[in-house]
Amino acid sequence: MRLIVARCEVRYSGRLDALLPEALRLIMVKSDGSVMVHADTGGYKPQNWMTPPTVIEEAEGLLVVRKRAGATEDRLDIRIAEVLSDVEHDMGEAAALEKDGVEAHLQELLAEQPHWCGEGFRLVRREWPTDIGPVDLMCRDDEDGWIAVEIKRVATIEAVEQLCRYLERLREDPAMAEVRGVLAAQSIKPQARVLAESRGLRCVEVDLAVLRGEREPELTLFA
Amino acid sequence: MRLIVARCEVRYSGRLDALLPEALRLIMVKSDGSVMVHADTGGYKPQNWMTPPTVIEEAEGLLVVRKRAGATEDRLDIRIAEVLSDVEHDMGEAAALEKDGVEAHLQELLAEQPHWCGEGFRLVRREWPTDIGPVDLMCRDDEDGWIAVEIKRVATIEAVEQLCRYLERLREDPAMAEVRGVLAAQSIKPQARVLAESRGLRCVEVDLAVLRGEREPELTLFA
DNA sequence: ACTTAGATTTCGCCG
DNA sequence: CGGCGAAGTCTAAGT
Repeated sequence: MRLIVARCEVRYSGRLDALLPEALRLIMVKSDGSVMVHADTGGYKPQNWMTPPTVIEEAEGLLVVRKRAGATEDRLDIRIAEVLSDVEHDMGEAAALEKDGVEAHLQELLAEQPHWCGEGFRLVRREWPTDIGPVDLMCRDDEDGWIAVEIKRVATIEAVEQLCRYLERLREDPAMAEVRGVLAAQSIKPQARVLAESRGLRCVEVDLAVLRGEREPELTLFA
Repeated sequence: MRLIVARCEVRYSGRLDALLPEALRLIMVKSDGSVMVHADTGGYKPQNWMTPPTVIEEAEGLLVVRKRAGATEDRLDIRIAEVLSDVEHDMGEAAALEKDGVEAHLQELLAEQPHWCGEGFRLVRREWPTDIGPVDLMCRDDEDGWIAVEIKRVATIEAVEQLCRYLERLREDPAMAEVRGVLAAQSIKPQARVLAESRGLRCVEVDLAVLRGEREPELTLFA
């Protein structure tokens, strides 16, 4: 990884055109071809960047980063006026991140314990295929009725639309004409809840700690 | 901005839990409190990070970054095993980015020249408020019929859903019972076009250069 | 190569 | 501060 601290002007052209006037910034060049230009403020995002694959050319006081992006070309022109520091570090392979708590994990837990989506539910299969994409969980209740479950970490209005598209498609099959929909999420936005209920979907907020058996369910859930 | 190149182990807990095993990485600490942990590969994204506002504590071989996030606390624990480099750079204010070509700009241009959305259209107002969000442009045609215009840089199936939600809501008002919908975008995905037309929406692809008067419209548009 | 859906999305606006 | 929509979103997975 190469770290350049320099006074520079940056010009991006591609999906839009942008110009960074000359100022002190950090230019980070990763060995995978990523280039990022960071200011000392502005949080998480680089002021300008290019993702791999890239072609990097270096000339006198000039760094040009290019990318083939279909018909047009994405291009980053970094004009370096003054270099304060320019160092290279060999970092080798950094072990990958282990995550826990993302949607996939939530789906696993709910697949094992579908009763949290509705009393008496049993799992038929995960990732039930439809021609517009897979339904997260397909279940049946104790009267053999079908239920499609859409799982989100945070459910927005878009999740409701998605589930409705699945239901519309599933109901074209006479055997599933009565399939119901359940939206299960760690958190459900108010607007999403309103829209979901106006469309006859059930909403369930689930707690990861409870699913893992680390915490007792709150009694208020059943009030 | 402080740049630390170090062998370190990073643990994040908050919205999820994640562990980065010990390896060589760059730790970037911005003066606004942002902290990012980058590997030499993995492109644009840090392997781990925290956005401001943060509280940073430093002890012997340990960097703890905290954030109040509602009820719970987000926390980044960086255990530093070996420091290869640790430098601080004062960068002052890096002038802000100037952008051109985003949706807001497209909306401006179409607001000035609504006829590109449909012949005889005149603008009534931008950001027409509804209780599920603002309609980008509200226009009337030469017979005083209402038209809601949704503007996107790239129109997907979601843009169609969004416009349909607005229309559904607007039509609850008898005065707008006949409001039509137009989807205007620099580029419209094939699936979005099919869905839009099946729902009676008009699709218009607009060219930024033409809107700016930098280029003549292609005659094929009127073929 | 293109499309779809998720993300610790981040970021900005507006209530 | 919370909700919602845009982003040069980025990224991974599937087709």
